[in-house]
Amino acid sequence: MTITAEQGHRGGRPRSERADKAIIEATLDLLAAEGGVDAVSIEAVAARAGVGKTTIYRRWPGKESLIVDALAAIKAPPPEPAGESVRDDLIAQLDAKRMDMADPRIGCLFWTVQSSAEKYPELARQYAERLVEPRRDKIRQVLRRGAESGELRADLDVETALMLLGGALHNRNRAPAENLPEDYVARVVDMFLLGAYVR
Amino acid sequence: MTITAEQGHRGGRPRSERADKAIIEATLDLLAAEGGVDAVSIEAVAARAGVGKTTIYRRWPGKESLIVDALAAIKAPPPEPAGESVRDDLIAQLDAKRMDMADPRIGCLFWTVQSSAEKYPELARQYAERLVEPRRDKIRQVLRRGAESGELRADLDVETALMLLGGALHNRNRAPAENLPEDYVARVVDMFLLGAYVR
Amino acid sequence: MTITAEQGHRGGRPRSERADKAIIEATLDLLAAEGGVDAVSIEAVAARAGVGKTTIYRRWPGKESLIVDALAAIKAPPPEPAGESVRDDLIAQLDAKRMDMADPRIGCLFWTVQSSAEKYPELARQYAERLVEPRRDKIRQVLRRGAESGELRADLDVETALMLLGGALHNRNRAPAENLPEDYVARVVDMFLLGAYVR
Amino acid sequence: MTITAEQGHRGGRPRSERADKAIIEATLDLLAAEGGVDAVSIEAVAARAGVGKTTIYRRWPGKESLIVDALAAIKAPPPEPAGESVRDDLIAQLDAKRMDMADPRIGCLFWTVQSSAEKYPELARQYAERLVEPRRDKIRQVLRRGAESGELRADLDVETALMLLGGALHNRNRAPAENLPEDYVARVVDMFLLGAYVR
DNA sequence: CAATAATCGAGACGGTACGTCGCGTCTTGGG
DNA sequence: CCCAAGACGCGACGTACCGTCTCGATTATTG
Repeated sequence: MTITAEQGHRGGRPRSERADKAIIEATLDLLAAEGGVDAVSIEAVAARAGVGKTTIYRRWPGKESLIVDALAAIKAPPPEPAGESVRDDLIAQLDAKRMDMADPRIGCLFWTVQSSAEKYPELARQYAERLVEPRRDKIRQVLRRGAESGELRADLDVETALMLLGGALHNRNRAPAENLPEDYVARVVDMFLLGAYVR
Repeated sequence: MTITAEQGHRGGRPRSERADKAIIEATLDLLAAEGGVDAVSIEAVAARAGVGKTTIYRRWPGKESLIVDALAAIKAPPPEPAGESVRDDLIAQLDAKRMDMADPRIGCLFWTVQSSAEKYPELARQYAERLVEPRRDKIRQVLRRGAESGELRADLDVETALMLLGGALHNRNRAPAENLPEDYVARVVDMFLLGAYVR
Repeated sequence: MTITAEQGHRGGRPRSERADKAIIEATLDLLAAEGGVDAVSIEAVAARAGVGKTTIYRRWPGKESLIVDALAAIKAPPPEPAGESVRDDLIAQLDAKRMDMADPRIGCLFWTVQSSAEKYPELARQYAERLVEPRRDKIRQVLRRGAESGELRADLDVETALMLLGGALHNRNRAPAENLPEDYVARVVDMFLLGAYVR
Repeated sequence: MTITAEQGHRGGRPRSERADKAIIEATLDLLAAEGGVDAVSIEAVAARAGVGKTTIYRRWPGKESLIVDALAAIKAPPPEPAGESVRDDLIAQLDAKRMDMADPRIGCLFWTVQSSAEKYPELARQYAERLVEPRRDKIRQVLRRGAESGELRADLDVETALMLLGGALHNRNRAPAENLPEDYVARVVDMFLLGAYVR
């Protein structure tokens, strides 16, 4: 996402870590403040971080990738599955996701990234790789373990299951502020496990 | 979304239909062209439509609502459910949606609207109400009919089912260009119907 | 020099005279203030005039031409030759020039324009045409009248004479602040009239 | 103008002569290339010379003095007066100057220096002292010898004469590219020698 | 011969100003 | 009352250089 050179530099003054941190900090501050993503302008970030605009552009190609990096810096790691019950583990994973999406600083980011995917495919790719996929992997783990232990059907199509479960949290049809009820995740997981057909 | 007065006007020159059409046309052209949503600026639309900016602002409050109206003008209406098999009807509905999402002019719009929902909640509301909800209603119909006819369990939670089914098409984790396979919808519907637990 | 359209405008809002004046005023203020030509940045002018940068760029292509226009607005018109004595008239004309060159707001302009002539030839042309040539014309008048009246030699090469007289005031070899003595102009004119050869 | 230490250094690595030359070369190249004085930025010089910016700033305080030094490196020394005829000697001296002014690399420099005199008085002083005054001294020599030999009037005001003669070559009123005709210098000298009054 | 000390190239730093774009509003003359 | 044209103040964009400041790597001269 970032352009920051991580290979050892050959010559010249090395990049300032202080600047790195100040920029990320300033970005998060602006993101949190009234105004949201729109309040994050490179000029504002530079001013608040006490940094030249150049210093930002040297590291990131634009505000989108800057924001994603800033988010990556604060997003909590996904919970570790306990491994006792597939149902409990799925609920735990999805609930963590539900809470992320409810945080205006984090939730809105997902949509932003998706909407600009056409313009900045690399950004979307990095976002998926660094923030989305690790969480999806946890769910894959749970599903595979369930299929192996006999709790779930053995021929379960894990990827399709992932789409059903994950999508249920994206499928907004109201303003983001309208949060999902607490028992929503449990209902989703149960319907997924039992199916719609009569048994 | 549009502000267009539909009540009979009392005095003065009536609004030009030519302008109306030219503006929508220009918007769709820009939307289709390389650059996507970002290429749609009011100035560009006005120039391409051969219209004053005022003429646009007289009808729409900003570019977001203009875009939504433009989309509404081309999005095909959802198919009518045949009513024979729940499975077939669901597949038909979801496939229509899958094809919409694959159209770059339409698919990207969904993400754009969501991402700007924080800034323009009214836009997101209108988008949901005019474009999303009618399609969701068709699926609700199918599910209710299934529950009544005994094909689905009688106590089916329709809204939760809607989230599972609809979300599976939003749950992108790659670039939008990467289209979903043709049998994807069928697999989703089957998993939804049968559930993950062993039967 | 300016780009201001002076032909009747066909459509659209006409250019604001208030803005015109405010911009010129601000330019002159900055020019007069500590810092001189260097303190005149488009941004500073816009800020002080309470005007958008765009409004300036709509009228002038850059700061050089803006400055020249500002100067033209304050430079006093050259004195009218009395017509009694060639010597007196020449002294009057050159003294006006000497006093212009001594004014830091005006004098430095001449050098600025010349130095940027390579980059902005049109600017230099306009400066010469609008500010320099009218004053040179007055001197031409005096010289021609002198040649006709028999006070000067009949075959006088007016253009060469102009170069000798005018140049004597440009031929700086110290800082501009070091002003020329009051009787300098008289000495120049006398040497020009009498020549260097023994008579 | 340069800051180059010429006293024997006590310790440490000596300054690289290669760098010295490369910098001057690069400066002249940029000066000669399309764009003129404006194209000479320290960054561009450093890049073209394959040198760090520090290496330039260690030797010169800014781009103005660098340019003057670069010019000094190529400006031909003034011709030695033959001493036979005042008229011929003056023509020789002024013609050398005329040819200098016609060279775009050298001529434009004069104007640049004058125009930035307000901001960098030291630059103007050095330019005058090192490049202008030696040439003016040659003309002083010629004039004094003429006054002593009786060819010119004994009470000739040498400094005023210098202004008349020298200024005639500066008194541009068109673009610098418009060169002066070849016989121009002769006409100036003759008018200076004979005067404008009828004899 | 090692220590010292100044220089080298490279390039990042905080800044200022640039000239452009698009926003949403305002203001013309003319249907 | 609408239309097109286009100017208005504004805010952000991304770029170019400024002059300063580190870096690690070379050189010469000195103790």
